[in-house]
Amino acid sequence: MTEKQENILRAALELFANEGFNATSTSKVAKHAGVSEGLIFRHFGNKEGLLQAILTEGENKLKDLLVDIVMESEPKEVVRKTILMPTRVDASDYNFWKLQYKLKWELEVSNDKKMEPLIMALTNAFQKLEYSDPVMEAELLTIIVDGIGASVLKGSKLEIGQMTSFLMKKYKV
Amino acid sequence: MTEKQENILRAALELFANEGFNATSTSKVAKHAGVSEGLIFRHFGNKEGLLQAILTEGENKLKDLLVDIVMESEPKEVVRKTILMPTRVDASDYNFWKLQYKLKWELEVSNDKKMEPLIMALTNAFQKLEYSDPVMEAELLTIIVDGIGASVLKGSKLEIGQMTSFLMKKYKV
DNA sequence: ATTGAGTGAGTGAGTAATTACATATATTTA
DNA sequence: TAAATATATGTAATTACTCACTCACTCAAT
Repeated sequence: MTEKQENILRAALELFANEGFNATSTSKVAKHAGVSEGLIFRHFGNKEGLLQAILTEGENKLKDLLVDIVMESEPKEVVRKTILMPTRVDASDYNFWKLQYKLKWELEVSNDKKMEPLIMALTNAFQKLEYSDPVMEAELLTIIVDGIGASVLKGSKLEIGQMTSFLMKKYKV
Repeated sequence: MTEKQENILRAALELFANEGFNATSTSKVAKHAGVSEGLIFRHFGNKEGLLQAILTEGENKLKDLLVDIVMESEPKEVVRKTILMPTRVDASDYNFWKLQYKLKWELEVSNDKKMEPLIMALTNAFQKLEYSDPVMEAELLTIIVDGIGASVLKGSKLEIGQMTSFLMKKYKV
């Protein structure tokens, strides 16, 4: 991966995440990356291929967050770590996560399947903690965490630290 | 409002909601509405004006949902009605709501301000119900309801009826 | 006669993508 | 080692096409 390729990916990520995929032209990406437009197509085939390269590169970021939770055996810790997920997102990865949320609505590309292990782990944890409806509890908590993540990325006034500690108290973890 | 104007608005709403604002061309809207492209600009000035016309027309739909909750004096009813909000969305309004969610990410147009009366009402209700942190409780419930709404519109496998009755049991309302 | 709704070909500015061409870096050959 | 060849990396100009928007025009109802 040459330096120019990295420049292209970095520029594309920033523009796609902040202006949107459709609203960002390849010429804009090229200018932003300090590179000729043709180079984008040489390396990534087409605009869609450029997006895919960004997505697969960032896929591990999601996996890294999830594996730590799914591998946890202590049920209370599973819940606690899930609640804390939004706080563990590195600021340098903001653009990647923003892009994920944007694409869910712009191209109807979701990663529900990648979240399934988390839901399974949560269901299991709530069962061990003897909640009466573990399946719904797991579903609910993922909705909450997803919503908090969205708030953070949209720069909402919601104080994330306050909300997470409030949740940990509520779930007694 | 002539029939052709209504046709334009209806076509634009459907296309903007399902394909996205940027991804929908004005010529596509015109074709879909059975109207010349020029007519769109005569009536709505520009593409942005067309979007605004749709948004202001639909603004009352949100107001109608909220006023019923905010005017409620019984605290348990406030919580109950909030939880039931996603189920009360008429199927004929799906496109409008989908557009709302899409625009939040595509154009960073949010209606946080319009939700504030709901948050106030919820805070007040949780206070009367003697929850220890009514502000956070209100914030949390709006996040949950927002997330459930999003799931419904995205056609997720989440069973909305199950989730709402689960929540009503959880909140004892 | 005037007005306002409605038309559709036309406009320049972009759009994604391709092209022909240039340079740098290996790899092979003499 | 040095020259010759091949391959990867890059560019600028150009392609065919789409975009939001305009404009001169028609037509029906006052």
